Amino acid sequence: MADYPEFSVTADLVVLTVRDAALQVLLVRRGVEPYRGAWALPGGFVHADEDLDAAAVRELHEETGLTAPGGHLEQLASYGTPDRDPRGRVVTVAYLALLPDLPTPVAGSDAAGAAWVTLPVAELAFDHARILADGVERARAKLEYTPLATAFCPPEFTISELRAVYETVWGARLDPRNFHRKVTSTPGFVEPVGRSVTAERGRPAQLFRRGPARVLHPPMLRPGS
Amino acid sequence: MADYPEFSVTADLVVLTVRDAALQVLLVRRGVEPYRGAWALPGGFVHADEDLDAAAVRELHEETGLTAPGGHLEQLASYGTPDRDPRGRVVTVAYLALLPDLPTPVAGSDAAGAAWVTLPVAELAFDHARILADGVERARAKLEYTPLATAFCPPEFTISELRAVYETVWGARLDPRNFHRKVTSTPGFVEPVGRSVTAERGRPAQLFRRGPARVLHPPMLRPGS
DNA sequence: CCCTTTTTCGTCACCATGACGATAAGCGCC
DNA sequence: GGCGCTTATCGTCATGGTGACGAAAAAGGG
Repeated sequence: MADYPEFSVTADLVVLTVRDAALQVLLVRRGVEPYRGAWALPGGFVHADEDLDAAAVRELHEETGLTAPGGHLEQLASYGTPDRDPRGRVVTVAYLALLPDLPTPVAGSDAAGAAWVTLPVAELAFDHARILADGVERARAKLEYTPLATAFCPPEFTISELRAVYETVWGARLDPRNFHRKVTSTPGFVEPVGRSVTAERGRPAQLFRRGPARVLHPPMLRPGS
Repeated sequence: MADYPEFSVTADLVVLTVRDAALQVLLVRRGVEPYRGAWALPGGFVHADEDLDAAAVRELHEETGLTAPGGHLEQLASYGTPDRDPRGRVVTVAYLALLPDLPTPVAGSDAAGAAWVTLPVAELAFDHARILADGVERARAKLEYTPLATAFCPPEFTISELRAVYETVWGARLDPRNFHRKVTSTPGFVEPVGRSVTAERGRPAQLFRRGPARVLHPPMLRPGS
């Protein structure tokens, strides 16, 4: 019947963050063939005695220097078209990471030149454009029915910061008053910290931290649907 | 740095159907070690020059003898814990298939004894219990915001049959009147065929076919949430 | 013809939501 | 200090989706 071919398995990462009112993705410049010099998703081969999730966490740490405290990491999908890598048969298990806008530079990184790139991205190596598109769509969808937008925020944040995340990821404007009511009335979404901070302008805003909810009831639906 | 170990890659299937008012999964009895004689998900190794999706379609055809017309097939997740298969390093790309209750027997199948088993299932080989649980949860969630319940139905069906699918997969009773209003008022969910059929008892019911919608607006939410 | 069953249509109260007004509370400036 | 600007936060109101339930329609069986 079938032959049992040998595969290489990589764990690649779609690392998203919100910086400067823009959705950005962490990319690396490839230093070796194929696609030398092109942008690519960070990632690498899964080690011999390593779990897939562990490989993703390791790659994330190697590329960003962080263990993503407060961030989010989940499996996205797997890609294994026979000719997707000219070096041979490679199956990539893609992961989606959502991180807050960290003041930490990408320096100390393993890759030769990692950088945050604002979406949309022009061209990527391999089938990474497709993987990136799938990751972005997953993130957009998950903001609707999970509190995952808080993964883009620091441990303590204001409702306005949270709204800016939604507006950036969805590319749509949300009414500040209705958004405030919705977030504070959804059980377990956010919890008040008790303190307030004053931004550059306007009335001081109350600080919140992430709540215990894992899903939003009812969901936060995208406008125009 | 890293070594580049060799992996075997399999495509395993969580094939679900609704039969006899029960949610059932297609399982095979393993004829070889390891886990000889135990129930397992159908599946097999991905061929040398074969896409992952193509391998899933091929395995589905080999096990059920069908190309799943009107059914649904999507990638579920990948599993690659180092010790999940005692024969070596195996990564499984799991797929979820939703099929109507076909009068076709599983005969002519590749596996030694494939059968429909009513959930919940006692014990499975490898980590297939985990994969099955993930597949069932995915199916339950997708019924909420997609018209995928029609994948469990024949090409033409009544609202009651569709409701029976929801009730079986969710394990909850739904009000027939509200369900009827919801389904027929959601744009693109179902389309009237124009004919009616009379069941064993009661007033004849109108026949419907699947509509063009790919998502449900608004979603059909599970009770008790 | 009456009873049972299932389908299908209506009614009503309630809740979440979108659109928007109004107030509160900071800052900079004259 | 007073004024204007900006942002945060609270309220109001109409609308639409939903759960609970009544009621009529349309079959079959005694």
